[in-house]
Amino acid sequence: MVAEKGETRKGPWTEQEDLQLVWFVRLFGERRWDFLAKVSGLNRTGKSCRLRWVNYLHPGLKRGRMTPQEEQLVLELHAKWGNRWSRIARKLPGRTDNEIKNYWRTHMRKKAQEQKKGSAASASPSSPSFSSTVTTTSNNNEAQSSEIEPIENEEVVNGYNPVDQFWNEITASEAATGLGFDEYKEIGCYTNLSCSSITMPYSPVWDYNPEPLWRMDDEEFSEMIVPDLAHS
DNA sequence: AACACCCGCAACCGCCGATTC
DNA sequence: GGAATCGGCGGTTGCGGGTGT
Repeated sequence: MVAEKGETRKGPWTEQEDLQLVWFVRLFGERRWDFLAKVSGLNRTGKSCRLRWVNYLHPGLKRGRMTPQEEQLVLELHAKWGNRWSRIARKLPGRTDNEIKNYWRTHMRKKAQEQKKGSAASASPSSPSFSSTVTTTSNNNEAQSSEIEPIENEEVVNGYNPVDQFWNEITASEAATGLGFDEYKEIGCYTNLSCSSITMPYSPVWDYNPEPLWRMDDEEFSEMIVPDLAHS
């Protein structure tokens, strides 16, 4: 799945792309996604980069099942705010709007199926809609607790994530050695990661630029970091 | 063992509001 | 003030893995 020259890549992100994105976000911060997408050399749109970062790569994201507390909170907040996923997500640290949205869809599907069974069994004349079901059950702990399955230990549930490890290693290294990310890169401390195959685009900026990067003019920087791009 | 179906999740799309020029 | 651009949000889709038949 290699994008042709000049064509924007779509579809699943590769590990290399992830690490490259993490790298550049670390450099420039979580903003100016279009610019970041260009200078990173990723053939992705700014939107795509942002989405990937927000939903998957952002440090501090929780993975694995929602806890019963979180499920409860989602129910309550959805009853209150409706499909304002990003708003709801802000109340659940480490969870993304996408995650909550997906969770809700699954939840509602289950709910609908149960409802179907229930109404079929009781031959109820009026089957309540999704929203009414949610609203009426949102304050019904009994109804909810019956649905909440016991959660497993997150450590066990969560799979290995190279990006998490990437972050952990950077953080640990910075703490232990006092070396920054740049030095880390220089000495190749992360080569034990599967990103050993990664060839980060060389940037002279890392070597000598004393000014904060965000002060640089976009074009000026593009010129320095990806000369080809700057002239395209 | 092979196939069909279902579920969960990542990613894309389109729209809209905010910001910049 | 209006146009262009960017970023954020919600809806939707499609893929991969798991499970049932």
